[in-house]
Amino acid sequence: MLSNSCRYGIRAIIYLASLPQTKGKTGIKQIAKDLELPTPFLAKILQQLAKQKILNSTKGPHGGFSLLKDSKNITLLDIVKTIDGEEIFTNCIIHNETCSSVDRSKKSCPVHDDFSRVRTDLIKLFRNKTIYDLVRTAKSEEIFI
Amino acid sequence: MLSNSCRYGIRAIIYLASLPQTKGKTGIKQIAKDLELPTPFLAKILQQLAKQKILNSTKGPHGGFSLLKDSKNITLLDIVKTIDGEEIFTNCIIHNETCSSVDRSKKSCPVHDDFSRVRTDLIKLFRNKTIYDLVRTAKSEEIFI
DNA sequence: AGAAAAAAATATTCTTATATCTTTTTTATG
DNA sequence: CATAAAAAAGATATAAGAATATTTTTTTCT
Ligand code: FES
Ligand code: FES
Repeated sequence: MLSNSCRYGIRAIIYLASLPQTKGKTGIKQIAKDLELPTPFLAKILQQLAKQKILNSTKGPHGGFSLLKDSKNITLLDIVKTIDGEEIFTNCIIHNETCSSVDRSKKSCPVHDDFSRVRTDLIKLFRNKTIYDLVRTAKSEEIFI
Repeated sequence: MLSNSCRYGIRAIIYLASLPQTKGKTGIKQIAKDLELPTPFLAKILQQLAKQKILNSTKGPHGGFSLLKDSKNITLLDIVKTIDGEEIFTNCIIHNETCSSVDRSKKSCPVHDDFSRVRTDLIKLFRNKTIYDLVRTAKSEEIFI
Protein backbone atom coordinates (compact mmCIF):
# COMPACT_ATOMS: atom_id res chain seq x y z
CA MET A 1 0.00 0.00 0.00
CA LEU A 2 2.72 2.48 0.96
CA SER A 3 6.24 2.16 -0.45
CA ASN A 4 9.18 1.27 1.77
CA SER A 5 10.46 4.81 1.35
CA CYS A 6 7.22 6.23 2.61
CA ARG A 7 6.95 3.93 5.60
CA TYR A 8 10.57 4.58 6.57
CA GLY A 9 9.93 8.31 6.33
CA ILE A 10 6.86 8.12 8.53
CA ARG A 11 8.69 6.13 11.15
CA ALA A 12 11.68 8.46 11.13
CA ILE A 13 9.43 11.45 11.71
CA ILE A 14 7.56 9.76 14.53
CA TYR A 15 10.93 8.85 16.00
CA LEU A 16 12.24 12.42 15.81
CA ALA A 17 9.03 13.81 17.26
CA SER A 18 9.19 11.42 20.18
CA LEU A 19 12.60 12.59 21.33
CA PRO A 20 12.73 14.96 24.32
CA GLN A 21 12.34 18.64 23.41
CA THR A 22 15.82 19.34 24.80
CA LYS A 23 17.41 17.11 22.19
CA GLY A 24 18.65 19.11 19.22
CA LYS A 25 19.73 17.53 15.95
CA THR A 26 19.96 13.79 15.55
CA GLY A 27 22.39 12.18 13.10
CA ILE A 28 21.22 9.92 10.33
CA LYS A 29 23.29 7.02 11.63
CA GLN A 30 21.60 7.20 15.00
CA ILE A 31 18.13 7.26 13.46
CA ALA A 32 18.86 4.41 11.10
CA LYS A 33 20.35 2.34 13.87
CA ASP A 34 17.46 2.83 16.28
CA LEU A 35 14.84 2.09 13.63
CA GLU A 36 16.93 -0.67 12.04
CA LEU A 37 16.75 0.87 8.59
CA PRO A 38 19.41 1.04 5.83
CA THR A 39 21.37 4.23 6.49
CA PRO A 40 22.06 5.67 3.01
CA PHE A 41 18.57 4.85 1.82
CA LEU A 42 17.00 6.57 4.78
CA ALA A 43 19.24 9.57 4.13
CA LYS A 44 17.71 10.01 0.69
CA ILE A 45 14.25 9.96 2.15
CA LEU A 46 15.03 12.49 4.86
CA GLN A 47 16.52 14.74 2.20
CA GLN A 48 13.18 14.75 0.39
CA LEU A 49 11.39 15.63 3.59
CA ALA A 50 13.89 18.41 4.24
CA LYS A 51 13.21 19.85 0.77
CA GLN A 52 9.51 19.92 1.62
CA LYS A 53 10.33 21.92 4.77
CA ILE A 54 9.06 19.20 7.03
CA LEU A 55 12.50 18.45 8.39
CA ASN A 56 15.44 20.66 9.16
CA SER A 57 18.88 19.39 8.30
CA THR A 58 22.28 20.85 9.10
CA LYS A 59 25.65 19.66 7.88
CA GLY A 60 28.93 19.59 9.68
CA PRO A 61 29.92 18.41 13.15
CA HIS A 62 26.93 18.05 15.48
CA GLY A 63 24.72 18.30 12.43
CA GLY A 64 21.75 16.09 11.76
CA PHE A 65 17.99 16.19 11.38
CA SER A 66 15.20 17.67 13.45
CA LEU A 67 11.56 18.57 12.86
CA LEU A 68 11.08 21.91 11.19
CA LYS A 69 7.33 22.04 11.62
CA ASP A 70 5.44 21.56 14.86
CA SER A 71 4.40 17.90 15.11
CA LYS A 72 0.78 19.07 15.47
CA ASN A 73 1.07 20.51 11.97
CA ILE A 74 2.46 17.44 10.23
CA THR A 75 -0.11 14.92 9.05
CA LEU A 76 0.44 11.47 7.63
CA LEU A 77 -0.93 12.81 4.36
CA ASP A 78 1.85 15.42 4.20
CA ILE A 79 4.46 12.71 4.36
CA VAL A 80 2.76 10.35 1.92
CA LYS A 81 2.28 13.15 -0.60
CA THR A 82 5.93 14.08 -0.37
CA ILE A 83 7.26 10.59 -0.87
CA ASP A 84 4.71 8.49 -2.77
CA GLY A 85 2.57 11.24 -4.24
CA GLU A 86 -1.20 11.12 -4.00
CA GLU A 87 -1.94 8.52 -6.65
CA ILE A 88 -3.00 6.00 -4.02
CA PHE A 89 -5.78 8.40 -3.07
CA THR A 90 -6.82 9.36 -6.58
CA ASN A 91 -6.43 6.25 -8.75
CA CYS A 92 -9.12 3.77 -9.64
CA ILE A 93 -8.84 0.47 -7.80
CA ILE A 94 -8.93 -1.64 -10.97
CA HIS A 95 -7.67 0.66 -13.73
CA ASN A 96 -4.36 2.41 -14.31
CA GLU A 97 -6.17 5.74 -14.32
CA THR A 98 -7.65 8.46 -12.23
CA CYS A 99 -10.84 7.49 -10.43
CA SER A 100 -14.08 8.99 -11.71
CA SER A 101 -14.58 10.87 -8.47
CA VAL A 102 -11.45 12.89 -9.22
CA ASP A 103 -11.94 13.24 -12.96
CA ARG A 104 -15.68 13.69 -13.42
CA SER A 105 -15.42 13.19 -17.18
CA LYS A 106 -14.57 9.51 -16.64
CA LYS A 107 -16.98 6.64 -16.32
CA SER A 108 -17.01 4.78 -13.02
CA CYS A 109 -15.74 1.24 -12.70
CA PRO A 110 -17.99 -1.47 -11.21
CA VAL A 111 -16.25 -1.35 -7.83
CA HIS A 112 -16.24 2.42 -7.60
CA ASP A 113 -19.23 3.12 -5.39
CA ASP A 114 -18.26 0.70 -2.64
CA PHE A 115 -14.59 1.40 -2.82
CA SER A 116 -14.95 5.17 -2.69
CA ARG A 117 -16.58 4.91 0.69
CA VAL A 118 -13.65 3.02 2.16
CA ARG A 119 -11.17 5.26 0.45
CA THR A 120 -12.82 8.36 1.83
CA ASP A 121 -12.34 6.98 5.32
CA LEU A 122 -8.73 6.24 4.52
CA ILE A 123 -8.10 9.75 3.26
CA LYS A 124 -9.75 11.21 6.36
CA LEU A 125 -7.46 9.14 8.52
CA PHE A 126 -4.32 10.27 6.73
CA ARG A 127 -5.45 13.87 6.56
CA ASN A 128 -6.46 14.20 10.19
CA LYS A 129 -3.79 12.13 11.89
CA THR A 130 -0.92 14.30 13.05
CA ILE A 131 2.50 13.17 14.17
CA TYR A 132 1.66 14.66 17.54
CA ASP A 133 -1.31 12.30 17.84
CA LEU A 134 0.85 9.33 16.97
CA VAL A 135 3.56 10.17 19.46
CA ARG A 136 0.95 10.58 22.19
CA THR A 137 -0.51 7.19 21.31
CA ALA A 138 2.94 5.61 21.24
CA LYS A 139 3.75 6.94 24.71
CA SER A 140 0.46 5.95 26.31
CA GLU A 141 0.65 2.33 25.27
CA GLU A 142 3.14 -0.43 24.71
CA ILE A 143 3.84 0.63 21.13
CA PHE A 144 6.44 -0.10 18.51
CA ILE A 145 7.64 2.79 16.35
CA MET B 1 -2.62 -0.85 -3.80
CA LEU B 2 -3.21 -3.82 -6.11
CA SER B 3 -0.54 -4.91 -8.59
CA ASN B 4 -1.09 -4.57 -12.32
CA SER B 5 -1.37 -8.36 -12.54
CA CYS B 6 -4.14 -8.39 -10.00
CA ARG B 7 -6.12 -5.57 -11.57
CA TYR B 8 -5.80 -7.15 -15.01
CA GLY B 9 -7.01 -10.45 -13.60
CA ILE B 10 -10.02 -8.87 -11.95
CA ARG B 11 -10.99 -7.07 -15.14
CA ALA B 12 -10.57 -10.20 -17.25
CA ILE B 13 -12.87 -12.14 -14.95
CA ILE B 14 -15.50 -9.42 -14.93
CA TYR B 15 -15.22 -9.38 -18.71
CA LEU B 16 -15.69 -13.13 -19.04
CA ALA B 17 -18.62 -13.10 -16.62
CA SER B 18 -20.33 -10.35 -18.55
CA LEU B 19 -20.42 -12.30 -21.80
CA PRO B 20 -23.72 -13.96 -22.77
CA GLN B 21 -24.22 -17.42 -21.28
CA THR B 22 -24.34 -18.90 -24.76
CA LYS B 23 -20.76 -17.85 -25.45
CA GLY B 24 -18.33 -20.69 -24.78
CA LYS B 25 -14.57 -20.21 -24.58
CA THR B 26 -12.98 -16.89 -25.35
CA GLY B 27 -9.44 -16.68 -26.70
CA ILE B 28 -6.73 -14.74 -24.90
CA LYS B 29 -6.19 -12.45 -27.88
CA GLN B 30 -9.80 -11.43 -27.89
CA ILE B 31 -9.80 -10.69 -24.16
CA ALA B 32 -6.56 -8.72 -24.30
CA LYS B 33 -7.78 -6.74 -27.27
CA ASP B 34 -11.11 -5.80 -25.73
CA LEU B 35 -9.57 -4.80 -22.42
CA GLU B 36 -6.53 -3.21 -24.09
CA LEU B 37 -4.07 -5.26 -22.05
CA PRO B 38 -0.74 -6.81 -23.10
CA THR B 39 -1.58 -10.26 -24.45
CA PRO B 40 1.28 -12.51 -23.20
CA PHE B 41 1.26 -10.85 -19.81
CA LEU B 42 -2.46 -11.38 -19.40
CA ALA B 43 -1.96 -15.00 -20.46
CA LYS B 44 0.31 -15.56 -17.46
CA ILE B 45 -2.28 -14.16 -15.13
CA LEU B 46 -5.12 -16.23 -16.54
CA GLN B 47 -2.95 -19.31 -16.18
CA GLN B 48 -2.64 -18.62 -12.48
CA LEU B 49 -6.39 -18.24 -12.17
CA ALA B 50 -6.88 -21.48 -14.06
CA LYS B 51 -4.57 -23.28 -11.63
CA GLN B 52 -6.73 -22.01 -8.78
CA LYS B 53 -9.79 -23.50 -10.50
CA ILE B 54 -11.38 -20.13 -10.97
CA LEU B 55 -11.03 -20.28 -14.73
CA ASN B 56 -11.27 -23.10 -17.17
CA SER B 57 -8.82 -23.20 -20.04
CA THR B 58 -8.66 -25.44 -23.07
CA LYS B 59 -5.97 -25.63 -25.69
CA GLY B 60 -6.27 -26.25 -29.39
CA PRO B 61 -8.50 -24.75 -32.05
CA HIS B 62 -11.58 -23.06 -30.54
CA GLY B 63 -9.82 -23.22 -27.20
CA GLY B 64 -9.71 -20.36 -24.74
CA PHE B 65 -10.84 -19.33 -21.28
CA SER B 66 -14.16 -19.40 -19.49
CA LEU B 67 -15.32 -19.18 -15.89
CA LEU B 68 -15.10 -22.47 -14.05
CA LYS B 69 -16.93 -21.31 -10.96
CA ASP B 70 -20.31 -19.60 -10.86
CA SER B 71 -19.77 -15.83 -10.81
CA LYS B 72 -21.80 -15.69 -7.60
CA ASN B 73 -19.11 -17.82 -5.97
CA ILE B 74 -16.11 -15.75 -7.01
CA THR B 75 -15.26 -12.84 -4.76
CA LEU B 76 -12.71 -10.10 -5.30
CA LEU B 77 -10.83 -11.55 -2.36
CA ASP B 78 -10.46 -14.89 -4.17
CA ILE B 79 -8.75 -13.17 -7.09
CA VAL B 80 -6.53 -10.93 -4.98
CA LYS B 81 -5.41 -13.87 -2.87
CA THR B 82 -4.50 -15.86 -5.96
CA ILE B 83 -2.47 -13.14 -7.58
CA ASP B 84 -1.11 -10.76 -4.94
CA GLY B 85 -1.50 -12.93 -1.86
CA GLU B 86 -3.10 -11.58 1.28
CA GLU B 87 -0.25 -9.44 2.58
CA ILE B 88 -2.14 -6.25 1.84
CA PHE B 89 -4.78 -7.41 4.27
CA THR B 90 -2.43 -8.68 6.98
CA ASN B 91 0.59 -6.37 6.97
CA CYS B 92 1.16 -3.40 9.22
CA ILE B 93 0.71 -0.06 7.48
CA ILE B 94 4.12 1.30 8.56
CA HIS B 95 6.25 -1.80 9.17
CA ASN B 96 7.45 -4.60 6.90
CA GLU B 97 5.72 -7.09 9.16
CA THR B 98 2.46 -8.73 10.05
CA CYS B 99 0.00 -6.45 11.81
CA SER B 100 -0.58 -7.08 15.51
CA SER B 101 -4.19 -7.99 14.86
CA VAL B 102 -2.99 -11.01 12.89
CA ASP B 103 -0.03 -11.95 15.07
CA ARG B 104 -1.18 -11.30 18.62
CA SER B 105 2.33 -11.66 19.99
CA LYS B 106 3.37 -8.42 18.26
CA LYS B 107 3.09 -4.92 19.64
CA SER B 108 0.82 -2.52 17.80
CA CYS B 109 2.14 0.43 15.86
CA PRO B 110 0.87 3.94 16.61
CA VAL B 111 -1.47 3.98 13.59
CA HIS B 112 -2.87 0.53 14.24
CA ASP B 113 -6.15 1.29 16.00
CA ASP B 114 -7.40 3.77 13.43
CA PHE B 115 -6.06 1.91 10.45
CA SER B 116 -7.53 -1.44 11.45
CA ARG B 117 -11.00 0.02 11.30
CA VAL B 118 -10.56 1.13 7.72
CA ARG B 119 -8.86 -2.08 6.77
CA THR B 120 -11.67 -4.15 8.22
CA ASP B 121 -14.09 -2.33 5.95
CA LEU B 122 -11.80 -2.95 3.02
CA ILE B 123 -11.59 -6.65 3.76
CA LYS B 124 -15.36 -6.86 4.09
CA LEU B 125 -15.73 -5.23 0.70
CA PHE B 126 -13.35 -7.65 -1.00
CA ARG B 127 -14.77 -10.65 0.79
CA ASN B 128 -18.42 -9.90 0.09
CA LYS B 129 -18.23 -8.51 -3.40
CA THR B 130 -18.84 -11.21 -5.98
CA ILE B 131 -18.18 -11.02 -9.69
CA TYR B 132 -21.91 -11.47 -10.17
CA ASP B 133 -22.53 -8.27 -8.19
CA LEU B 134 -20.02 -6.39 -10.29
CA VAL B 135 -21.44 -7.54 -13.59
CA ARG B 136 -24.93 -6.54 -12.47
CA THR B 137 -23.64 -3.09 -11.50
CA ALA B 138 -21.79 -2.75 -14.77
CA LYS B 139 -24.90 -3.57 -16.77
CA SER B 140 -27.23 -1.28 -14.83
CA GLU B 141 -25.09 1.81 -15.26
CA GLU B 142 -22.80 3.44 -17.75
CA ILE B 143 -19.76 1.54 -16.52
CA PHE B 144 -16.26 0.89 -17.73
CA ILE B 145 -14.83 -2.60 -17.22
C1' DA C 1 -1.65 -38.96 -39.99
C1' DG C 2 -0.68 -34.12 -40.79
C1' DA C 3 -1.56 -29.26 -40.38
C1' DA C 4 -3.11 -25.54 -37.88
C1' DA C 5 -4.85 -23.24 -33.76
C1' DA C 6 -4.49 -22.22 -29.22
C1' DA C 7 -2.78 -22.24 -24.52
C1' DA C 8 1.35 -23.69 -21.51
C1' DA C 9 5.93 -23.33 -20.42
C1' DT C 10 10.30 -21.28 -20.68
C1' DA C 11 13.56 -17.73 -21.40
C1' DT C 12 14.65 -13.09 -22.08
C1' DT C 13 14.22 -8.05 -21.84
C1' DC C 14 12.71 -3.69 -19.76
C1' DT C 15 11.55 -0.75 -15.99
C1' DT C 16 11.25 0.77 -11.47
C1' DA C 17 11.97 0.45 -6.54
C1' DT C 18 15.33 -0.49 -3.37
C1' DA C 19 19.82 -0.15 -1.67
C1' DT C 20 24.77 1.00 -1.59
C1' DC C 21 29.01 3.42 -2.67
C1' DT C 22 31.76 7.49 -3.70
C1' DT C 23 32.59 12.18 -4.03
C1' DT C 24 31.40 16.91 -2.81
C1' DT C 25 29.87 20.54 0.08
C1' DT C 26 29.12 22.58 4.46
C1' DT C 27 30.31 23.73 9.07
C1' DA C 28 32.12 23.42 13.81
C1' DT C 29 36.27 23.35 16.30
C1' DG C 30 41.22 23.17 17.55
C1' DC D 1 43.55 28.01 8.48
C1' DA D 2 43.41 22.92 8.78
C1' DT D 3 40.92 19.08 10.12
C1' DA D 4 37.17 16.29 10.94
C1' DA D 5 32.27 15.47 11.09
C1' DA D 6 28.16 15.32 8.89
C1' DA D 7 24.73 15.72 5.24
C1' DA D 8 24.06 16.43 0.00
C1' DA D 9 24.66 14.91 -4.41
C1' DG D 10 25.70 11.78 -7.82
C1' DA D 11 26.77 7.31 -9.60
C1' DT D 12 26.25 2.53 -9.39
C1' DA D 13 24.35 -2.14 -8.06
C1' DT D 14 20.49 -5.42 -6.96
C1' DA D 15 15.91 -7.21 -6.94
C1' DA D 16 11.29 -7.39 -8.17
C1' DG D 17 7.56 -6.40 -11.09
C1' DA D 18 6.08 -5.79 -15.70
C1' DA D 19 6.21 -7.05 -20.37
C1' DT D 20 7.77 -9.63 -24.50
C1' DA D 21 9.52 -13.36 -27.31
C1' DT D 22 10.24 -18.18 -28.23
C1' DT D 23 9.46 -22.90 -27.91
C1' DT D 24 6.46 -26.84 -26.48
C1' DT D 25 2.30 -29.23 -25.78
C1' DT D 26 -2.43 -30.13 -26.62
C1' DT D 27 -6.38 -30.38 -29.43
C1' DT D 28 -9.33 -30.01 -33.46
C1' DC D 29 -10.11 -30.61 -38.22
C1' DT D 30 -9.14 -32.19 -42.77
S1 FES E 1 -13.55 4.57 -11.00
FE1 FES E 1 -12.72 2.76 -10.16
S2 FES E 1 -12.57 3.32 -8.10
FE2 FES E 1 -13.43 5.10 -8.93
S1 FES F 1 0.42 -3.03 13.83
FE1 FES F 1 0.59 -1.44 12.38
S2 FES F 1 -1.34 -1.61 11.43
FE2 FES F 1 -1.50 -3.13 12.92
